[in-house]
Amino acid sequence: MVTDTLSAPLPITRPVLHEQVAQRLRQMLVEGLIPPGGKLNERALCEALNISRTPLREAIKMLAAEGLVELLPNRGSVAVQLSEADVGHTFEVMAGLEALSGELAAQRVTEAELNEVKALHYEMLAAFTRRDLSAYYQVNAAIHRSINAAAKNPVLTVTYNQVNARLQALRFRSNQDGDKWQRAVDEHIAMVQALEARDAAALRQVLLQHLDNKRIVVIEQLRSTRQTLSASAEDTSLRHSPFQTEGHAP
Amino acid sequence: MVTDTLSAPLPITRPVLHEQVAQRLRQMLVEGLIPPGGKLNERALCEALNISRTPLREAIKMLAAEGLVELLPNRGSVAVQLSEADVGHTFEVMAGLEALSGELAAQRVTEAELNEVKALHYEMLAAFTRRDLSAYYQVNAAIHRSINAAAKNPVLTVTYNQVNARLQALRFRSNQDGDKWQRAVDEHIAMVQALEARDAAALRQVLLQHLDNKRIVVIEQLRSTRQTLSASAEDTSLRHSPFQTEGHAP
DNA sequence: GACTGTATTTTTGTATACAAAATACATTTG
DNA sequence: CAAATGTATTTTGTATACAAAAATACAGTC
Repeated sequence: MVTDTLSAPLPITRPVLHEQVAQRLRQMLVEGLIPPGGKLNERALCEALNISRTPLREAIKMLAAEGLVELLPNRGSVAVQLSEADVGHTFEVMAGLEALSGELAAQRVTEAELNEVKALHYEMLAAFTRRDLSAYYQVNAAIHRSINAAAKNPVLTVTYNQVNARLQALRFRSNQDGDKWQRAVDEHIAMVQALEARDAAALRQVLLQHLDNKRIVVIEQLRSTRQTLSASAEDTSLRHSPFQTEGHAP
Repeated sequence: MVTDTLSAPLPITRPVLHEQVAQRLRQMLVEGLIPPGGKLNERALCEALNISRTPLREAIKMLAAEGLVELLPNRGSVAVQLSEADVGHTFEVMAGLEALSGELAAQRVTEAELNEVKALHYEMLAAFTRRDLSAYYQVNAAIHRSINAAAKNPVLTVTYNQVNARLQALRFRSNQDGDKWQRAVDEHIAMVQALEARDAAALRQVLLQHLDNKRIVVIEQLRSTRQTLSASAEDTSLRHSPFQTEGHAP
C-alpha cells in the first residue's frame, strides 16, 4: 500500500477540451455574449474558440443537460429564453432550495462560517450605503453561497447552482428601486440574526420572503425590458418554453 | 402574424441518435445493467448499441451533467456510486423538493387530479394488502409523480426528476420491513387527507416525515447490502465522492 | 404580387481516422 | 523474487470526412 500522502488527493489534471469549452460557453451565456434565444452556430464557435466540432458539440450537450441551452433536432441549439412563467417557476424552486439551505445552515454553521457571513454582511451594507450596485450584487451572491456552504450538503449546492445558473443569464442588476433595495437589506439583517441564533425556522421564513421579493423585482424588470425589446425583435412565434416536463426519470 | 394554432406546439421529431443513446444508457444505469462504479467502455458500448463513438460520447456527456456518470479525464467514465453520505444528502434535497411539491400541490390541485391521486392511493393499498412489493413501488412512484404534477411547476418537476434519477440506480426495492412498510402506508393516508383538505403546511410536514423515514430505510439497506458485497469487490480505495461541489455557477 | 416547387447552399448529424494518454505486460536488474 | 523500467496494446481525446437534413435562393406559375 502506498503512503496516503502520495495517493493524489489533488491529481494535476489539465482540464480536457470539452470541459474548457463548456466553461467558456457558460460564461458567454451568462454574460449575454450569446443572448437568450440566440443560436449557437457550430462552425462560428469552432472558429472563435479554435477547436474542432467534436469537443464543442460535447460541451453543448452538457449545457443542454444543465438547462442552459435547448437542442432543436437537426437545427442545432439555442440559448434558453425563459418566459415570465419560467422565471416565476424557477424562483419558486430557488426559494425552496434557499430555504432548505438556511434550515440546514442554522443547524450546522460553525463559528468561523458565521463570522465570515457577518463580515460579508458588513461589506454588503457598505456597498448599499455607497449605492454601489455592482459590489452589492457580488457580495450578495457571496453571502448566499456562504449560507449554502454552511448547510454542508454538496447535493444541495450542485442543485442550487444548476437552477441558479439559468437565472444568471437574465442579468437583472440594474435600476433597483430604492424602497425595495432597502427592504432586501432589512431581510439580510434578519437573515444574519436568525443564523446567529441558529433559528432554522426563522431563517427559512426570512429566505422565503427574500426570494419572493426578489422574484417580484425580477419579473417587474423583465416586463419593462421585454416591452422595450419587443419593438425590435420579432420572433416570439413558435418558440416554446424549454420546460416541457418530459424528463427522463420515471 | 401567423395563426397561433399552426405554430407547431407538437413538432414531430424522430429523436436523434444521441438522445436515444442517452435514454438507453439511463435505463441501463437504473436497471443496474451497468452497476454503480462500473466503467463505461466506449468501444464495447458502441458495439452493443451498434453506433459510432460520437453520439455515444455526446450521450455520456449529458449523463455526466445529469450526475448519473462521472467523467475521469483521459480515463473514461464510470457510473456514479453514491456513498452513504451522498445518499443522505440526496434524500435531504429530495425531501425539500417533495415538501415544496406538496405545498404547491395543496394550493393548485384540481378536482380531477385529486381524484386520480385517490385512485392511485387505493391501488397502492391493494398492492400493500397483497404484499406485492413491485406493484407497490410502481404505484407509489406514480403517486409522488402525480403530486408533483399537481404542483404545476415544470422547473420543479425537472429538478426533482434529475435528483431522483441518481437514487433510482440503488434499486432499493427489496425486503421492506413489515413495521416500516405499515408506517409508510399510514403516511400516505395522511398525505391524501392533507391534499384533499388543501392543507399545504400539513402536506409539507407529512412529506418531510415520509422522506425522512424512507431515507432511514434506504440507508439501513445500503449498509447491509454493502457489507455482503464488500467481501468480493475490493476497490473502494481512491474512489472519491462524485459531489465535490465545484460546480460551474457563481 | 403571392404562392409553390425545385436547385443550391449551409448546417447539422454520424462515422471514421489519427494523436495522446493510460494500462497491461514482459524484461531487466538489484 | 521483487521492484523498476521499457515496450506493446488498449482506450480515450480530438480532428476531419462524409451523409443527411434544413435553410435559402430563385425561378416559374397562377
